[in-house]
Amino acid sequence: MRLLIVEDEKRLALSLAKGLTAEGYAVDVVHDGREGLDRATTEPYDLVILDIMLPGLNGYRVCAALRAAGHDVPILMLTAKDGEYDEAEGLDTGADDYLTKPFSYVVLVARVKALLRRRRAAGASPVHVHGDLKVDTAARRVWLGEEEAELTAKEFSVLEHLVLRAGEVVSKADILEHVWDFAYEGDPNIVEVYVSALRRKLRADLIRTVRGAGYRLETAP
Amino acid sequence: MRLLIVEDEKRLALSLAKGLTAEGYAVDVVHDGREGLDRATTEPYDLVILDIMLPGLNGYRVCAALRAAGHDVPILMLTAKDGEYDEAEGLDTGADDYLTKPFSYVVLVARVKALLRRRRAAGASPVHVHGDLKVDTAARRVWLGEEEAELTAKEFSVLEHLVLRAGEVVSKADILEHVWDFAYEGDPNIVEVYVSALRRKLRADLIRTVRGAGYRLETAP
DNA sequence: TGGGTCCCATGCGACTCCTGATCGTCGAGG
DNA sequence: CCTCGACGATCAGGAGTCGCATGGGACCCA
Repeated sequence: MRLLIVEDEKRLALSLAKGLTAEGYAVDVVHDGREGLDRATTEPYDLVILDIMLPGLNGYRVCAALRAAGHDVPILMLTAKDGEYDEAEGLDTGADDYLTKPFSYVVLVARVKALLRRRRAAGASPVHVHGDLKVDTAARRVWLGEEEAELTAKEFSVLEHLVLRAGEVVSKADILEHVWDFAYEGDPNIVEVYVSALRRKLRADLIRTVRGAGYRLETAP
Repeated sequence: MRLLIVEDEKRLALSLAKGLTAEGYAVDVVHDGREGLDRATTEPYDLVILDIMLPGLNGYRVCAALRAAGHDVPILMLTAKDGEYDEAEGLDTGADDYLTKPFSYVVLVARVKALLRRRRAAGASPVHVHGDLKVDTAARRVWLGEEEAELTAKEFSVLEHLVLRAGEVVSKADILEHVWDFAYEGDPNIVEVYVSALRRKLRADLIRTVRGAGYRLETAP
């Protein structure tokens, strides 16, 4: 599951990102409305957390623009203080839920989970397909063609992270940050070890090495 | 199935909790409106029983706030005496049903079941079939092939949660969260114990362990 | 008081994960 | 075109974690 946080308060944004990453989500953060809109329209997010008070373009506008462009990604609005949020306007522009600051972290996580759950109940499938590779993130199962591959938890997490960014180059540092603990201080070699295992269990040419930069999951066959 | 009771009369709240627990629900109780709202927004309840006369925040307000935040959990209102309840207002704020005190316990249980059933009717049937496993969540009965299995309340609740998300990996934390009540702070080993019991009473390969992630109820092959 | 459910504790067994070392490969610059 | 250095791939083994089974105690209801 991939989340986008659009929030200009950097401390808050960072702490949310940290926590949600620990929950197992792939999290991107941007700090202004314009960039938020760009990212949300170009990348496949499962949920957007959107502050209302933003430089560039405010949250309502971002939300409305997204809906106008036909994106139905769930949107969770954040409001700076009680009363600022105009509920009618929020619902009009197409937000799915909102939270009033200050809120506790557990509340946020609960809302995020609830929205994703609601989405899933509506029939959205968490299955990613690239060529003959099929990854079901909810079932934690992987197929290569007809055959199912048996992956360990870590192997699956690494693959999931690559799949969520299929076609992009993902650095080892990025993989370490998302799959391992934030404060992990180990050898980046560990990533190589897992990529190696994935190539062995799946197919060698599925994950391309980009020397000096990282890895890229091949999309087109 | 997890229920929240928001009721300041402690004797009543306690007796309802006791009865509903015996029915196999995981029940949490809070005594004022503010905390009720907090809980209902942060924990994944399947139904909320909400008194109108409450300290802190009255029932209408709690209900309206829940709906405004996008939560569609079924809500059963309790009114202190005939005439106090303004049906129009109750329905406006988004309650699904109401009961006028005094009411009998069996009536309450019937309404609770009806609401949960209605919820299901909107989507899935109360009977789930996966291979030769048949689970009737309304009657709380389980068959394996022709033979009915005798499960305890907790065993059934665990199975029910797995069945509702058949094919997906469900973490132990998630099972704990949904099957046990808020006050429970036990270790995840208890989930292992119940899964073990289910495998023994049903069939070992029905619930698959996904090491490091959780359990998955196997769907059709 | 007795049967049953529920929860906890312990020990064992199996698997996963990481470390460190060695080997292989790429590419820049001479 | 060759050499060298840096980066990446692979392998094996031990430590640690995770999951399972089992037995016993607390509690509840008949």
